[in-house]
Amino acid sequence: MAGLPTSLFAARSCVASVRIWISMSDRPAVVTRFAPSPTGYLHIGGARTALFNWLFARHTGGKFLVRVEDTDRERSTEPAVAAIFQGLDWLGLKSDAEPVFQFARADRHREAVMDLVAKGRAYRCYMTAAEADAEREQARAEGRALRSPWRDRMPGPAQDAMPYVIRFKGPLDGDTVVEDLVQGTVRFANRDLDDLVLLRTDGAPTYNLAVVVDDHDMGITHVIRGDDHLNNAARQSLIYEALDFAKPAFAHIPLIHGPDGAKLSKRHGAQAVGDFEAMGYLPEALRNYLARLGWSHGDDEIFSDAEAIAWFDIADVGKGAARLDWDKLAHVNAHYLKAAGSERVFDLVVTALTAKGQGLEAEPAARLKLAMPLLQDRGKTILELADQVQFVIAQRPLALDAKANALLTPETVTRLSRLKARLDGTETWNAPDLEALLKDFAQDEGIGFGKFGPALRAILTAGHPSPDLGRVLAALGPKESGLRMDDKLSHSD
RNA sequence: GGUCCCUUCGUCUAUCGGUUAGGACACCAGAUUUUCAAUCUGGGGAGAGGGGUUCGACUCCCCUAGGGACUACCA
Repeated sequence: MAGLPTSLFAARSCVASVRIWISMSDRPAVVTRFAPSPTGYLHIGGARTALFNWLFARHTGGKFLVRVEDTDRERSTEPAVAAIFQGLDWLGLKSDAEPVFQFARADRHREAVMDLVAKGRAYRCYMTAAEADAEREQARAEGRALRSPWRDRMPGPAQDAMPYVIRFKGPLDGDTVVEDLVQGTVRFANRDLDDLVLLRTDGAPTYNLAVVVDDHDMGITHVIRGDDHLNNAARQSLIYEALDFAKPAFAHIPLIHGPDGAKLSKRHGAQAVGDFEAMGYLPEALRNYLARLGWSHGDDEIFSDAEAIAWFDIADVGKGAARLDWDKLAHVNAHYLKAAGSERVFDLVVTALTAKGQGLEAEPAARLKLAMPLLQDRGKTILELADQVQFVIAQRPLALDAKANALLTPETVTRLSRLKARLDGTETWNAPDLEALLKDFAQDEGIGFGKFGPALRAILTAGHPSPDLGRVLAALGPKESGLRMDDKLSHSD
C-alpha cells in the first residue's frame, strides 16, 4: 500500500550504476555515501551526516554517493524519497552518481545470504515469533545475546512447510573490534552480538545485511554516519568478515540534539530541512552552521564552501553530541543574507510574502527590487526581511494612527514642506547624500533630528519598521517619497 | 537489565602534559541615536564529582554521576 511505484526503482539503472563503480579501474581512493531511509523528511541531523560525507569526499577528491534504504516496504514512501532528494538538492549536496535504491538490489542481497549459508555462516531458523521472544528473554536473563536453537539443528521433514528466516551465525566467543575514525577503538564481546536476521520470512533482506553488501558493491571506502549505528558496526563487521569483504573505514559522528539536550524532535521547532528553508534560512548558511556543529577548524566560524572543503577532516570531528542553537544559526544566516545577491534575496522575500498571502503588484514589487540592497542587512532570516520590507511595499495613501497624526503639528508640517522643497531639488538620490541633506537641514533649521525625524518617519513608513531616514528615502525613491509627503503635507494645513 | 558511546563558559568549540584555559553565538554595561535593528568598546561566564599516574593534568588511567545509542523479521 505504501509501496513505491516501480518506476522509481528501475532495477536496471540502479544495479548498473553500482557495477560502473566496480569496474572502473580509476575508481577514486575515497567513496562516501549518504544512506537515508525514506520514511519521512530529510532530518536536519541526516543533512549534517550528508554534509560531512560530501565534505570528506570533496576534500579527498573522492566521490559522494546517495543510496536510499528502502528495504522496509511498509514504511518507505515515495513522497519521502522526493522530500529527501529535494532537501539534498536545496542544500547543494548532489550525488556524484545516480542514486542507488536498495530494494532494487534484493536479489544480490539474497545471493550474498546464500553464500553465507553455503559457508556455514548463516542458518535457517524456524522459531515462531513467540518462541523467539521466549528465547530472547532467556538469553537476556543469562546475560548473553539471542541465539536460535536452529543454529546447530538440521531441519527435518516437519519443517518442510514451515516458514523460516535466515539468521547470521555469529561467533560465541572472542571480540569484535571496530576501529572508528571518530570514536577510536571500540571493542565488543561476540557473546553480546545476537544472531541477527539476514533474510525475513518473505525472503526480504534486512538492513544490516543490505548495508554491508551495498557498501561493498558500491566501493564505499568510508562509512560516515550517525553514532546510533556504532553498535551495528560490530554486527556488520562480522558480516563483512564472513562474506570475505574488505571493511571500509568507519566514522560514527555524534547526533544533533535539541536546545534542551534531548533528542531532536518536532517540539524543538524544526526537524526537516524543508522547515529551515520555509523559515527563511539560506542553504549556504545552513551548510556553514551545520559543518561547524561537531566539527571545527581552530577559531574559524564563518567560512566558504571552498574553505570547508579544504579544511575538513574526520579527525577534527568532535565526539560529543551537539545541540542546535537557533541564535547562532540566525547569526550565521544574517551574515550570508548580507552577502547574497540582491535579486536572489528579492526573489526569496517575494516568495515568502506570497506564502504569507501577500502577493505583490508590479509597482511595489519594482520599488522593492530597487530597494533590496539597502534592506537586506535588516533581518536574520528571509521571514524577518519580509517584515522589514513592509514600509516599502505599503500602498498610498498610508494610514497614520492617532499617535502619528499627533506628530503632524502645523509647525512640523511647514517645516517638512521646506524639507520637501529641498528634496525636490536633489540630484543625487542615494542614502548617504540624503542622510547628509537631512543633517544639513536640521542644522539650517537650528533644530535636532528629534524635532522632525519622527514625523517624517511616520509620513514615509506609517509606523512600519524602517532603517535610517536617509535609507528610507533612498529605498522609497524620489517619486514615492514625494508622493507620500504630499499626501500628508498638503491637506493638514 | 545488558552492551557501547559521550561529558571544557548558557550554547558551539580551541587546547593534542606546562596557557592569566582562547574564539564565536547568547547575555550584561557603555558609546552611537531619527523608530527598530545594526555597529563599536568593555564585562561576567567553563574543565561533572572523586581517586590515581606525573615534577606538573582539562589533557593519561580507574570509579561514580549525568546524558545518549543499540539490544526488531525498523533503518
